[in-house]
Amino acid sequence: MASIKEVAKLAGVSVATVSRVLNDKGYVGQHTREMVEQAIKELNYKPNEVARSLFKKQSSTIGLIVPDIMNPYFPELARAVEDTASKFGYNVILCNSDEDKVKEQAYLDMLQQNYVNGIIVSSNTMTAEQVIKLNIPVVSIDREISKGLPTIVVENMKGAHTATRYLISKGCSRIAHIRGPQGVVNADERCEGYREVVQQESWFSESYIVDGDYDMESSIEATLELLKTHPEIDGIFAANDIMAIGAMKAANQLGTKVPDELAIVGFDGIKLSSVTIPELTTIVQPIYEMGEKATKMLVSLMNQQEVGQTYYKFDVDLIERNST
Amino acid sequence: MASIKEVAKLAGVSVATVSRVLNDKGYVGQHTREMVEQAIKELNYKPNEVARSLFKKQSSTIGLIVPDIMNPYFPELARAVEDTASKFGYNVILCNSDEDKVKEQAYLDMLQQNYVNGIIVSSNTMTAEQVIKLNIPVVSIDREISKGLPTIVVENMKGAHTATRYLISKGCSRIAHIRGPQGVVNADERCEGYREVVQQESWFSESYIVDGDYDMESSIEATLELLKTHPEIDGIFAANDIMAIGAMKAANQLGTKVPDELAIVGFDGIKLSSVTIPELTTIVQPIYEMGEKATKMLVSLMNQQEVGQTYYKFDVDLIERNST
DNA sequence: TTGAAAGCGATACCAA
DNA sequence: TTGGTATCGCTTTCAA
Repeated sequence: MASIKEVAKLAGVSVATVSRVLNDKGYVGQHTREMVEQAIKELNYKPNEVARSLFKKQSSTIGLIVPDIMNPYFPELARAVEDTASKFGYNVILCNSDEDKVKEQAYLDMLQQNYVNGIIVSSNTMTAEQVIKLNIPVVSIDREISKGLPTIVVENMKGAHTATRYLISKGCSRIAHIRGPQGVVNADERCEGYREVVQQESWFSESYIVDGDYDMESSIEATLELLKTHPEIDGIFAANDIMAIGAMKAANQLGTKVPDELAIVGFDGIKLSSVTIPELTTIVQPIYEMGEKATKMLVSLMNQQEVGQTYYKFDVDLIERNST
Repeated sequence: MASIKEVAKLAGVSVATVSRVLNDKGYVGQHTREMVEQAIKELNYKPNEVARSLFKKQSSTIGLIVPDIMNPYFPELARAVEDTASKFGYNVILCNSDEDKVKEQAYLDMLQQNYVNGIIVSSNTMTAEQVIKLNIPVVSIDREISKGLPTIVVENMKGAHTATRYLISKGCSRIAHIRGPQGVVNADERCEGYREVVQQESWFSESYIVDGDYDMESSIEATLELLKTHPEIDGIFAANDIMAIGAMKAANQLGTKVPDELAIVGFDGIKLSSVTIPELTTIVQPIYEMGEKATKMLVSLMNQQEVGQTYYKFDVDLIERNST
């Protein structure tokens, strides 16, 4: 790879001048500029980003920390982030944290050492202190780290209300909830939303809420158990789509017909939800849009531009399909 | 962030000495070492990776170029690559090429300018020339760029044989194939494998092979059309899982029972395939393992170590589930 | 066993 | 309008 020096030599000018035409900054004579551009073309010169980064203390790279890219929620998010970052001239370093505090901190250190300009993170375990110490713009997505930090989330409560009320409107009279992990904010909120709707129903009991782990296995088990102890259940609101699919599988195992005998609603609106048979009714999050917004916000933050709002709560929509 | 200079000053030594203890290279007195380590701890010093990269002309980063991380095949691959890279101390920059030659070249340039140590790429459009010009180790995965370049692929033909023969063994007597895009090597191979098995069957006709685009939409349409013109079909081998699921949906639309009236086999073994109802019988690729192998191979290549084999053709397995 | 200094490849200030 | 040069933070030779 040719360096700026070689370009300068070939063009018969100083490196300072080459740098000026490169960055279109400062005065450069018309003729000189042409000479330089010619040399650049001739050598197929591309500026060395590492050297640039060292000087600028910025690497035109952002970090994306997700629990696990294999979790179907995140590929769409990652795609949105990468698309948007790319549009603004940034690269993205992908990090899978497994929600592990040690790994997370290691990734943060690594990103900092690599002069990333900013970080987008989805994590339950990260603390405000960790983030602030970095001294790098960070946008939190899907899960809120701390009030005051830039955050993109969705209307979890409202979505849960919608889902639950919808099941009622569909004629369900015994509605259970498979919740996400205790302590995970969005799981707690979705559960709370469900609870608010069914609380004063005469039939409601705490045993209508069962624990899942946001994955299919846990949900299948939970549903099997649930339907055994409460055969009267005719509606399930699962806290995410994977668990809703798990519930469908469990129902299928038991020979319970979906949606005729049991209606199921999920949450997230991942691509997967439209792939099942029957297709899943779900509360969709605008995942791509959220990733896009997070990245745009991060870019503004990185450029020290005025960023009006730093907290966005995106609306969610009920998509009615065949599981209800 | 503290720099090596500050550490040197605090420890009362030169930066050269600090560098020596950092890299555990060259002579350092026991006492001196302790002083330096103390200073490092005190300042919570972390070496600046960008400066290191500039000097070394290596950035301990690898690039991963995939068509689209939202395509369900790639999250697992990406996870494998990131896990393995991380284990060896490398970061991964994620690139979505959309199989677009212009984007691909732009990413290659970017990666080169960022001094990545190596690249893992899945692409149909990339040429050997592009790769060689980079002068950076590149491993191609899932799709072969050119003989001679490090490559990880699977037994596409064999998998197609297995799938087709299996359908026959299940009693299917009219087996169709929904193929992937023309010109894409693995699609061509899978189609060829199918053809070899059914070619001399008296019932076989070219119209049993229909074009799909490796996505669900195209497959639904293709299957609808197929089943209309050939209602006698009782088995379908789809060239990937997404299309197999599309076929299931089409069958469902037409009221055709899977697997009773129509058996369906997919290819790839993505996580999705075990989520459908009925679960999909498919030819599984060891995706994670392939990503791991690709990364390990790349690491060896980057370290200029002896790499015996640079071409791996992974075996595939039939997983029998409920769609057949 | 240690330190001084020359790079790595850019940018940007200050002079000319 | 241009060039010389210090600088970013590190590694590595060469001398001491």
